[in-house]
Amino acid sequence: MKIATWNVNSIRSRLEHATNWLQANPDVDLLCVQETKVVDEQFPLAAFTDIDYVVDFYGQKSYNGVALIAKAPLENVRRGFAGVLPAADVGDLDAQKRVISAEIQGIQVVNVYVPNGSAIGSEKYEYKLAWLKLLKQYLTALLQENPDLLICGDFNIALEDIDLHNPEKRAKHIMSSDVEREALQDVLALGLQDAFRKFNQEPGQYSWWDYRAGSFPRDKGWRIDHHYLTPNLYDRAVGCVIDKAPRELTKPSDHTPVIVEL
Amino acid sequence: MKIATWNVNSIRSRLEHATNWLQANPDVDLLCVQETKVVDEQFPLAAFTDIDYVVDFYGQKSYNGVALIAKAPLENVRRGFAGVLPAADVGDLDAQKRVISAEIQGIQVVNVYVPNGSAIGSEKYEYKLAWLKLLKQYLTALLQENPDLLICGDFNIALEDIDLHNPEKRAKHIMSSDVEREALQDVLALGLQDAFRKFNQEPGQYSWWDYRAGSFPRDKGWRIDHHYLTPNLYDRAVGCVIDKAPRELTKPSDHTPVIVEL
DNA sequence: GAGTAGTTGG
DNA sequence: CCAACTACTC
Repeated sequence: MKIATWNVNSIRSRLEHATNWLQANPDVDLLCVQETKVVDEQFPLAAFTDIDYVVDFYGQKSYNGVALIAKAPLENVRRGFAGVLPAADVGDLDAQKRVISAEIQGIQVVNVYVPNGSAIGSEKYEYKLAWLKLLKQYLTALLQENPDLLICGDFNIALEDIDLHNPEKRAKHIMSSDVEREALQDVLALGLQDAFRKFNQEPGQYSWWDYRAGSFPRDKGWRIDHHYLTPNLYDRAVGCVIDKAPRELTKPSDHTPVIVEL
Repeated sequence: MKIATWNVNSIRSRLEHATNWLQANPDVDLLCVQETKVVDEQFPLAAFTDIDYVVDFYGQKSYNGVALIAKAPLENVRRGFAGVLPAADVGDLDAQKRVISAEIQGIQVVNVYVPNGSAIGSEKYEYKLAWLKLLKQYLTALLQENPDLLICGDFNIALEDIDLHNPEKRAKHIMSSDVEREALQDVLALGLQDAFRKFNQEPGQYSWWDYRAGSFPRDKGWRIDHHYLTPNLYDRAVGCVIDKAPRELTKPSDHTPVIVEL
């Protein structure tokens, strides 16, 4: 089974790219997308049902938004933290639509769009840290139901220095500060391992390149889109690759897909 | 010699359409464009020089803007009314960039983007009428230098009932009210005749279709883009046609080119 | 640099 | 409907 993650930076702007990619990759069973930037009523559903995919979405106007695009119906689809966690714990952290989960072939899949955090120490940075804390609580609850869990998405965090092109500046940069890394490590301490690094220990492996300053042609990227797996699944994993091709197209997303095979 | 007029509704948005059209119509010596919507420093000049055209432009940010795109350098290029008319007469009517003129093969060519006028009786409607009054003064001055004059462009006026699809509503509609028609007739009284009607007396000949309400597929158009000629040139004219093809393209201008042959 | 939204203008 | 602008976010 193949599961992919792709921050599309607007599902409407990237509709052709997304459907073309699915058709070029017919062995992908589930594509988890982030930053759909559209309310559910306006999600471009027909483009996917026309090519025989089913879609579950959880979106909002302009910002954020996640969706699951699959070859067959998914089970137990849950939108946001509510429904899994008590409302008192969730607070207003569901106001931004950043998490959707479902089960596929007995595996619990969680698709996340972790907050960017803007700048270290900012109000958005604190939001990012609070969101990750709640994510850990959410995963803890799901793991009690199903020990085989895969969480993928845009984490907006490069965990290791080999995951970014300019590690010398990493301590003061959003997405690579110690506090963010520790917050993510705290989530992963539930027993989650990075699928990509099971197969590839090389630096220079990126999933996101800023639109600005010719980052892509200069390959000044970051690996911030991940698949993390519980032990059983990590053992089962047979491959994990970054597909740079969609980032080469005209009017691309700034992210490119990452695909894990189980 | 062939001279064309085309309101491109943003030269930057229509750059491909414009260069493709020039290459598909290599016998057009001069293309007069309107609504370039760009300041001169940002005019996409290279796209035209690369295919061996010379360009003179007179533009502003967001609105209006006119340009002359020619196979060979033009003579005596004049931007705006100033330089031809006394500043006291021009007032602030050059603040909007709507007129550029030049000489080609001994012919005085004037390229205009007449104000739309918004709604009958509005402030913009009064501006349109004042602008047309000044245009007459401008043409009077140019005619003293050269009796062979061609004025073309987007006039935002349909002079006769056969020039619009819904003449029954024409009296209360901007672009076809009596006052506007009289204002334009007063300009034409200098001795200018409509090149298109020398060759074609049929109704249903349009150069503009509103983007809204499916006007183009329903052919609910207006003929508001014209070539007016002084007597010598009118006698010399051998044809005048509307080329609907560019309006069929994806992301078209709402106007399509009109070409006169002399 | 590239999305979305809202506004103005046609 | 389409294009420009401003303001916002990433």
